[in-house]
Parts: sequence; C-alpha cells; structure tokens
Amino acid sequence: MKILIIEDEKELSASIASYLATQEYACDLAENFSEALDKIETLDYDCILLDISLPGGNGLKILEILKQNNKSDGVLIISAKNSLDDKIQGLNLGADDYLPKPFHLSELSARIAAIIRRKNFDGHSLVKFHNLTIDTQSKVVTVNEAPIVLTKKEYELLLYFVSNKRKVISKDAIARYLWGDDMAGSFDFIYTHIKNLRKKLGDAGEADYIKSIYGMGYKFSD
Amino acid sequence: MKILIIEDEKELSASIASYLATQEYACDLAENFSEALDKIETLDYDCILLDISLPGGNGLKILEILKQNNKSDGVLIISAKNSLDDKIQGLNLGADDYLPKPFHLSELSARIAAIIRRKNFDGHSLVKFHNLTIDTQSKVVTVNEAPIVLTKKEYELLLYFVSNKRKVISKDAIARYLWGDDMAGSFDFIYTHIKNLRKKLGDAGEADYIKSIYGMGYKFSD
DNA sequence: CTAATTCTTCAACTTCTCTTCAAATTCACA
DNA sequence: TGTGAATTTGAAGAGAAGTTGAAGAATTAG
Repeated sequence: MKILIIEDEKELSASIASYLATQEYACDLAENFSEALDKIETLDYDCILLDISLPGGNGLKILEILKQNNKSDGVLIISAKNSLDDKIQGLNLGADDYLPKPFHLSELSARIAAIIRRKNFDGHSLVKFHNLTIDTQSKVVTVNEAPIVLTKKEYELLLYFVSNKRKVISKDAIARYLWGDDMAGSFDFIYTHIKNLRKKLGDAGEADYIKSIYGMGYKFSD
Repeated sequence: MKILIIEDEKELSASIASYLATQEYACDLAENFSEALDKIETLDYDCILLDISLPGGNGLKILEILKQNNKSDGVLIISAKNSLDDKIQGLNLGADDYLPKPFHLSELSARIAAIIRRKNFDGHSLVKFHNLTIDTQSKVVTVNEAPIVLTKKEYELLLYFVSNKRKVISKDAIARYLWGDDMAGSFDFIYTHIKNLRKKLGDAGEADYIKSIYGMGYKFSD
C-alpha cells in the first residue's frame, strides 16, 4: 500500500511516515505544491494525506487537480484550520475524509484503513494510465471512455504493462507472467500479442504506449 | 548501510558512532570542513549527519556542496543552534530532517531509519553521479535531467563505470563484466563502445567523464 | 458437432546493434 | 625525438532483435 503525504511540516510528516511504516504502508513525502504535483503525476497512491494549508499553493488546488485527473479517490484531508468552510469545500471536491489537527497517529491510521477498504470495495478496482482504464473486476478496458475488446492474453499483457508502467520489462518477465516459468526458447507469442495489442490500442486512438527497448524488452509509457 | 558523521565534538560523534554500530550502521567520522569534503568526494553514504556549527567552515556550506553534487538526499542536520533561521536554511538547501541538540540516540536512530527508508523508496533505485542519473528500473539515463538513449551494451558499460567510479578499471574487468569470462584476445569491442558512449555523453553536455589511464584501463571521474 | 474465435507457429522482412578492421593518433620510454 | 605499443576513430558487414502477415492448431461458444 502506497501513501502520499502532502505536508509542509517536516517533523510531522516524518513522524507520520515512520508510524505508518510500522503498519506496512510505504510512504512518499511531498512538502510543497510542486513536489506534490510531481509525485501525483508519476505514481498512483492508495491514499493521499493532504494538508490544506500548504505554502506555495493552496492544498485545495491540489485536490481540484486530483479531481480533474480522476484520482481524487482516497484523499484524506488533514488541516489545522478546523473551519467548517474548509471541510465542506474539501469534501465537495471529492475528498473522502477530513481530520483536524492535532490528531493521534492511531486515529489517522484507522481512517486510512477505512478509506482504502472503501476504495477497494466499491468496484473501484480501476487501474488507470492517462486516458486508459482497466477495470479488473469487469475486465473492461476503455480508451477515452470508449470500451475496447481484448482477448484474454491481450488483456493480461496490457494489465501487466500498466501495472509496471514506465519500467523496462524483459521479454522473459512477460513470458513468465503470461505462461509460467517454463517458457524457454522463442518469444514469438509475445511478438504477435504485442502486435495485436498495439493494433487495438492504435485503432482506439492511443498508439505508441508500448515502446520497444532494443535488446532489453518493452516499456509502457507516454 | 554507511553513515557519515560530520561533527567536531569528538565525544559526541564517538558515542553516536558506537550506538549506531549496534544498529548495524557503519559510520565514518569527519571532524572538520576539509575532512568532510574529502569523505564526501570519495564515498557515497546512505545518510549524512551534519553538524551545522562546524569550525573551519560553516556546515551549511557543506550542504550546499552536497546539493550541487546531487548528494543532498539523506542529510540529517544536527545542531545546537536551534534557531528557526538555521532550520529553514537547512531544509531549503535540501536536508531531509533537522534534529536539535540535545537529542536521544534512539530518536536519532529512528530519524535515520526514516531517512533511509524514504531515500530508498522514492529514489526509484537511482544511481547518481553529479548531473548524471541512471534509473535502474526504467533503464533511463539522464544528463542534466535530459534523457539520453543508450544501447544495451552502452547502458551496461555506463552502469559499470558509475558503480566503480573513481576507480581504475582494467579492460579485462570490463570485458569479463560485459561478455563473460571467455573474452580472450582483442579489446576492439571495448574501444568502440567507449567511443560511442563518450560521444553520447558528450552530445548531452558531459564529456570527459571517462578517462583513459594508459596501459591500465579506464577511470570514471570528474 | 460445427463455427467462430483465439492462440501459436513460421518465414520473410525491416531495423538496429555489435563486431571487425584498418588507418590515424596518442603515449611512454629509451 | 624516434619507436613501438596502446588507444581512438570511422566505416561497413555480420548478426541479432523486432515486426508483420498469413495459416494451422487449439480452444471456446452456440
């Protein structure tokens, strides 16, 4: 479970992070507006702790951006300003919960657990990458909201790509993932399935997500 | 895990070192400005404890130099001067945390653990050398933030250089690393790959990292 | 059981990398 | 400063890696 902590008080965020680490959460820290945007863009988090009163840009702005990118699931607002106004505004923008400072780390942890539970529950098992979404429950893949039809192998391949986005994946790894450990020899399957997947993504308007890295494998990125 | 302690009070640094040794950290000590620079240049540390109030040069100066060399990840400032000013300046320069004296060794240890965890987590397994970074997951190499495209052999060669930076590497060792043990005879491959790597690094603005040591091999340094 | 779909195999083709080689240059040492 | 050895360089062919289309095998659906 990955958590992003957007908080400018370093001592606080460090202690949150070290506490959450004991609960098996992996934390990323962002201490200002631009850092936060950066992390949000490059990684997906199971939960985002957002301090509203952030220097260099308002925390609510971040929430808006998350909302626009369909990533506002799992946001827990923390704030010293315990004003009703902030709270309402935050929840309206799609935050899942609101926790006024100061708080006990155990309460924070409980709320995070609740948010993640909820998120994984309501059919939100969506894996996303830009305008591409994969619903791992219904197994429906959409590009720009329009569904595309994939075969089973193509679906598994795409899911593997998206969940390892921006990493170079060796053909060996792909072979092991799709066919199990005993896939010595030829990569002809892979070539063909990649060709077909590229074709279908291309037809749907999103070519070029799957890059070949000569001699190394493939990389799914933008 | 390697830790550098930059601290002029010998008793303090000794007791920190011996405590951290019990936690499986290996500590190096530097008790003044020049010693610190020396250690920083020759070795990479997982965490650096930096006393701001250092004789013979300000500790913040060291932080600046670390920052310039892209080594400011993992710096924990310790200081008796518990002024807000120092703190802000330190954190602006990229330190990860700030611990005012006096402190409990257990707290120090907890913060170090947090810093190392953070560093390994959001560092994406980055190998760095000055303005050069190698992301070993995405296999992307950047010079001054701009990505450069390398072939597989070039990438492996560069990675070998960077992980053996500032050491003289024999062509035999390079050959064994890149092609396995059975590479008797000619070094023509190496010459060519080094030429190409130099070209690409040069085009990206960083020539001269790869030095030839006549009759011995090569050295990657600045 | 048949038809349709999907998966795998194969071969021709394209693209990019690696290696080879010879000529030019640099270096250490006498 | 001259000499042989070490290194650099550019060019080009060999070779590996990746792409593509087509067709047979396997699987699934009706």
